[in-house]
Amino acid sequence: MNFCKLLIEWYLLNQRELPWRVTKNPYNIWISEIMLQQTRVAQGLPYYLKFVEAFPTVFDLAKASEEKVLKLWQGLGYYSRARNLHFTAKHVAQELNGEFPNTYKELKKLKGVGDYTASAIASICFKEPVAVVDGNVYRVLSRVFGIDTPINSTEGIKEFKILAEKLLDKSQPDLYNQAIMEFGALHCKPKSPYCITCPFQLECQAFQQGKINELPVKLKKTKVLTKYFNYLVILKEGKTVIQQRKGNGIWKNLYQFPLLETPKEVSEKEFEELPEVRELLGDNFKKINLFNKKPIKHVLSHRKLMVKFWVVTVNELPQAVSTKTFKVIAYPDITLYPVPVLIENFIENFNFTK
DNA sequence: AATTCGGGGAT
DNA sequence: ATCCCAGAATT
Repeated sequence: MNFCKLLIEWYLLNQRELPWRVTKNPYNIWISEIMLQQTRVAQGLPYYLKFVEAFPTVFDLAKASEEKVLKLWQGLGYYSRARNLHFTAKHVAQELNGEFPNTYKELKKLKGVGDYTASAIASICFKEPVAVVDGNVYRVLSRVFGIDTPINSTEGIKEFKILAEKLLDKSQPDLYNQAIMEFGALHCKPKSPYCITCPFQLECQAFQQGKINELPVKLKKTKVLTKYFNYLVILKEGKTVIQQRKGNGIWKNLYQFPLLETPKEVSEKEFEELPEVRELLGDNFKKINLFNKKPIKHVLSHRKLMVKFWVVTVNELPQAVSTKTFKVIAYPDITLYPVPVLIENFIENFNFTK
């Protein structure tokens, strides 16, 4: 069968109209590819539009502050993508005279650009015959060719890459790569794929063997760890304190209220007695008000956070404790800082007055 | 080779 | 609840 001919035929009839499909500018393609890593088109689309409006060229992105970049990225998740995006923009602007590399090999050297993204940019922008292998490609190929090698195993990654390279239409890799991904996203979906109208129905191994729901095979992921977060919302005359998350871990370089992590959930009585709370507030307050009686459950891919917000009015705002330093800000100015969705949700629910 | 990075939509 | 999304970097 002529796999890529059918695929491209399908694509030309069924593709979505998307803003990054009307350009071959590597800057735009790069932005879109980074944003769409592990992210649905519907979720990434508004961010792409905001970004290219705020930063029309790589030079605009390069001269922005990381805080502004993270603020525009807020809510999209996997924030290392935004930090790497900013780093690479500065590199391209300053070291490469604003011009993106035009080969897979050189593109892959850019921070945040891996095998998939380098292949996508090289093929779409420069028609280099390199095959993309994303979640869609794994699904389509595993089903059509009946491959049950786990897609996240070392052998699977190698096997699917080789097959993808073999199938690639080397005269129009840009069309082919986008076609197979779009086909996976719209037609050969994870659940309830449209096998009835599928152009590959006759030769699809999964369909012929009734294994549509068994493919692709993926090794089990690690279980989620539960953590208990206590945020102190410290107020004085319309001001509060926030801190920037440092080191490696979730939400690096984003802002939050002073955080106390505890081994388990703490009650209102226990909280005031915690040494860390005493260190932070001293005898500087009358009463700590628990904002949410039930902990807010905030679920990440590999972590479950049980979160309580504690609101307290003080006589003096703490500037620092031991290793942590705080930033004193007017409370309404908190909207200027990049924060995790968890904090953003609190800000929207917390009716700040006086 | 396994783990760590977010958030949301579909089922 | 569970799975997965135009994956990459780190351990």
